[in-house]
Parts: sequence; structure tokens; C-alpha cells
Amino acid sequence: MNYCSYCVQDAGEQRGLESAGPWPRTVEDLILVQKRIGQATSHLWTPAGRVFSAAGCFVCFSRGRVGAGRPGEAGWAAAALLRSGRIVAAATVCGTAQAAYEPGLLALREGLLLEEAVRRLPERPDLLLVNATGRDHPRGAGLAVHLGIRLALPTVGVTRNPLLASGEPPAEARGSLSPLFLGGTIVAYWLRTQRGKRPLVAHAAWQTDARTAASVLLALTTRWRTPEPLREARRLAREARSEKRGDG
DNA sequence: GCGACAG
DNA sequence: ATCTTGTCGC
Repeated sequence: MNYCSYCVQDAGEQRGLESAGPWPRTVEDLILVQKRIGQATSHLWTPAGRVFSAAGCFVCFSRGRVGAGRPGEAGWAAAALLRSGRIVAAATVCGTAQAAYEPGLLALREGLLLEEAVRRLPERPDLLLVNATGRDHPRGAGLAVHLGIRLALPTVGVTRNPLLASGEPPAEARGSLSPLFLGGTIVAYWLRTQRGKRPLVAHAAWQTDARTAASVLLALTTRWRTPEPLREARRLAREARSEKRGDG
């Protein structure tokens, strides 16, 4: 297990991100960026039967809060890399939330910390799982799409609920899917990863369509409802929070 | 106008 | 997201 870590001293200091520029810091700027991102497309990525590595990233904030949170509050992010069914690397960072949570503007709150955690992994994954929507978004630019563009990695979104898309729930068997529509297109699928458990939402994001998202998430889910890389990233972020650290 | 609305 | 309580299963 190779752990890397880095504490984000200031949201303004994003070493090595010159090509992508800084994250938007205001609602107006983020919305402008999202309008551009929502139009961007690129060739689809598929596992195509090959072995692929997958990382998950997750951010949590200080406990005891209620509601949408506040800008400036402490946050911990982690990324975990899975290859051949094993977690082989992970990274954690600590820093601050850039904004309160607001539907459609999640990137403002979580984007910087998540990107930093993924960049601290000792190697780049083939695919990144993000705890957010992708194309299911008012401007087609959910955080999973945004992170994919910034990191130049194929991404898949994983959420508990859709943001705007709607569709019927899936059947009970593991692997059952049902489409989630937004503006007449399938932007995500309900996916039953465990019989008897609530389905999760598999989101099309950067270089992925909804079908690929669902297929990949099913493959990354065996024993638990949540895909393994995401589950491990969540555990590590909460562990860092409980120890009030960001330095692995 | 009102409510809903990823985390 | 986080909190709380209760319940089921290993």
C-alpha cells in the first residue's frame, strides 16, 4: 500500500494546474465554465474487455453541521486506486470548503479538494469514480464531468439520487438497470448493485456514456453496494477527519 | 409564484 | 453531506 498525502494550504495555490487554470471561485464564473463544459464532448472510453484500474474520490466535512454547510469549513478528501481487485494506492488531503452546498454548484464546494486528492495518487488511474452527477445537470456539467476534464481522465458519476433526470426504478435482481432521462436522452441509469438494497445512480460523465457507467460500476461492485474504490476513498476521508489530519 | 434540488 | 434510531443478518 503506497500512501501519499498533501495538505492544501490555500485554495489559490494549485501547483501543476496551470494548464487547467484555477477552479472558478464564484457562482457566476462557475456557471460560465459549466456552460462551456456542457457542450464539450470527446471520444468515448470503454474497458473493452481489458483489465483497467479505477480510482474513487470522496470528500467529507466537519461533523455536527446541519444543512448545506458554510464556506471556509474544514474538509478532508481521499482518493483510492484499485487494480486487479485490490486497493494498491491512496492519497488524502485536507483543506477548506470553497462554498456552501448548492444543487448544480457542487464543484464550487468540493472540486478543488477532490482534484488535489486524485493528483496526489502515485499513478494515474484508467478511470475515475466521482461521488456526483455527470450529464444529469442543468448545464450538462456535473462535477464528475468537470473533474474529468480538469484531470484529463475518463470519469463516471455515482450518486444516491438523480439531480434532474427521472425514470422508473430497476428490478430487484443484482445488475438490473433502468434508464434515467433528461431532455429526452439517457444521462444515467438506476443500477441495482445488490439485491434487497437501494439502487445507486450510474452517471454518464467525461468520456463515458450512461451504459458504460452502469457496466463499469457493476463490475466494481461485488460484496458491497458501493463500488470498491469509492467505498475505500470514503473510509479514508472519514478516517483522516477523525484524526484531524491530511497527511496520510 | 412555489417547491424541488448531486453532496 | 451528517444525525438518529431501529432492524436484520453474519
